[in-house]
Amino acid sequence: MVSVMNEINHNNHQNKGMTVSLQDLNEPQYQAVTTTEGPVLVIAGAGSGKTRTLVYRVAHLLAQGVHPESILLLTFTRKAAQEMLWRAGILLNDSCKRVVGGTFHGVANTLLRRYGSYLGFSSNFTIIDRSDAEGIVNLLKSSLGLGGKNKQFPTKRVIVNMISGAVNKSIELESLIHEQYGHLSEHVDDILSLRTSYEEFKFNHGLMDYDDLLVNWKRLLAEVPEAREIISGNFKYIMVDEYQDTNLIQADIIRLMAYNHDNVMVVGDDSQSIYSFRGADFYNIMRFPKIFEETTIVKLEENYRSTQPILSLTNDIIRNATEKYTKSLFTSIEGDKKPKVYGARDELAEARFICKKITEFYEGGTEVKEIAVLFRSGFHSYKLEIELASNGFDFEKRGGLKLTESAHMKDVLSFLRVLENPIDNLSWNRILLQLDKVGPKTAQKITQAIINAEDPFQALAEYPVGKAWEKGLKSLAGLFEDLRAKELSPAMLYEIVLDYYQPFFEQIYRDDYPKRQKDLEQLKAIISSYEDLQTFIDDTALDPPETSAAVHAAVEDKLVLSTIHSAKGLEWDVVFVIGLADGRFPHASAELGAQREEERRLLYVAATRAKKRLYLTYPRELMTPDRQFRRVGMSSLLSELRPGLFERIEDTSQGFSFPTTRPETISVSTVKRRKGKRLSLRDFSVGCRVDHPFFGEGEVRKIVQPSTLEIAFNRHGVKSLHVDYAKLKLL
DNA sequence: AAGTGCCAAATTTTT
DNA sequence: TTTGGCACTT
Repeated sequence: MVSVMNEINHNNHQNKGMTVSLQDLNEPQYQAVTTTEGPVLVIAGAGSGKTRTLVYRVAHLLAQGVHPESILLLTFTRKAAQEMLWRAGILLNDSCKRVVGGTFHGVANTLLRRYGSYLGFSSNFTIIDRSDAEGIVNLLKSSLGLGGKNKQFPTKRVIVNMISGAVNKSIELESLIHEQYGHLSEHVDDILSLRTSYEEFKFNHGLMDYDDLLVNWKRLLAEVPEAREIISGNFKYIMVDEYQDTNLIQADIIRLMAYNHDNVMVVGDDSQSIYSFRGADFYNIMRFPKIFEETTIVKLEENYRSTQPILSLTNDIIRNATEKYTKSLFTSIEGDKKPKVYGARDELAEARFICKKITEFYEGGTEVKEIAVLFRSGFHSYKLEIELASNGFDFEKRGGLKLTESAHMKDVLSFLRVLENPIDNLSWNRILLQLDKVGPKTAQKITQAIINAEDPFQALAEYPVGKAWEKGLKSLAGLFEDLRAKELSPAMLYEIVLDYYQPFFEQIYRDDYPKRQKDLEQLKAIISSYEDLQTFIDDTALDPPETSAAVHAAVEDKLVLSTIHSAKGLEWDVVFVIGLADGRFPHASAELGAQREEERRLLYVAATRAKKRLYLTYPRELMTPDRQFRRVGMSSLLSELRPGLFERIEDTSQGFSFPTTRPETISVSTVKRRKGKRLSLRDFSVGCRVDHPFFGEGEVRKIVQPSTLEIAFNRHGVKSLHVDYAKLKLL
């Protein structure tokens, strides 16, 4: 079973101790939770100790003599599972260590490896992530003659979103397209056939995506009575944290897992449902009492986290929700500091404000790890990151790219993946493309030969070589001979792979391979703790290790920068929510209806992370992707709030002369460009004539700081061009 | 067929 | 900052 137990002891330092004793079980609000028989639904607000009720329930069950291995704790993220069981460990000493816990996907993986043969598939599947899925779709797009010049056709990312969305919401892809992607209706047939090819591709190559894990888990329970008996018989008590984040399939799975005992306890808060893009549906909470008759509903309304002024504001955020089923939270925590709202002139001013405040808090005695900066999207913090770094602040960024999503990591993992699953087309392709003189065409041909052969590795060794790449293919075949020669530990295998890969690595990433080398070494450390290669591969797919910088940071007292999604379930003394500007938050394509409601809940989640102090900030001017500046207003989510609930801070960073000379961040690429006879903005003036290699002659109409020119071309109209990129000549 | 260099466009959130 | 497409060279 997914064993998070082993990791718990190593992670102690990360947790702030929750000191509880068994006597706490007698607190009235937990009585119902711990002593009720049958299904229990706990609806509770932010900071009310939801997870704690789960731990208490486990404690109670164990005290009653329930066998720990018959308790299954399902949580959303692996981190949450670790934290929960660690807490249980404090309460229960060692007996909890045999409680089974993990994520839905992790448990699905284990069960499918063990019982997948009931459904008629091999247990040798490889789990693919989003970018793999996008890769497959891209491949199929061109082979089906879609996309390309047809700019109207949706991108691979949109297609993967659609396919996955249809699965998660349990509706037909076709109706989903009409409902949510109306403008793509004319492509319905193409998209459907693309989906069919995608399913075939995965099936033929032993690949399974995240959705498949859940779908097949459900099928196993629903369609194979024998498997259902065994599996649900094993787990007599099922508990789910963050229930508002489950989708319909997961709700069905829970129903089936408990089909003969109904011992289910779920905990959730409908106001914190922020994963609907992945099919999560907070109606699951409302439906729960209907699915499980005789459900006991427990509401927890006391907040143990935040001060009253913060709570008043967060209550007001959710007050405006069009649909809510909630409770009004109260607290007895003292505090009189109202949340602050700050409108900065631009992103730089916003970043400087944050730096200044952090310094103040630090000097006032707040630990840096008790401060967090939260934002809607990963890239919203770029400016702040630069500013923090130049002021000498250390920080840890959460969310964004995972270690195993980087190209060099995928490269090395591919070798290990084909060892376990020799028909993994994607990985073979990746490996072969590294060879000199082998491109997409050749790689695809060789891959086909390999995966259709009886003995794939022999087929590789015997493949009729072309002169140009004979040497490369032979040495590759030699590598696999070494890898398969005898039983080797994952760590040994990895050593051999690295040895082979190193020269390719230095060639492919010659610009920055020293930086990437650290990642390869980090993986070495991780892999050496595994005895079994398959487990290692599964774990890296389901729970990618963090980048070396983040691992390093976790040990130290560091400021946290995080997307709101990754901050869920955590809390800090001081929280800054940045980028609360129109078009950013709510996200530009989510300004209406249900999507906007989700953005509101997202802000609610962000604001409720704060224990003592809360700052909400926004820039009045943003740089758009094409390097233009655009004035923006305060987020509509903020302007809806009752003014008395927060204080405004005036922008004091104003007041210097025009024209502004901004401190410029000089990247390697700009330095390179400067070396040439590249012109800079001050070489131009309004009205001067220029020549562009493609657009021809034109006249400068406007100069937009820091580096954009608006030029009216004789034949191509008005264009905005970046002075560093456009090859302009002065006439 | 494969590799290289250049330009312009895009950039949600995650198991 | 990264990526995809295109035109050009090997």
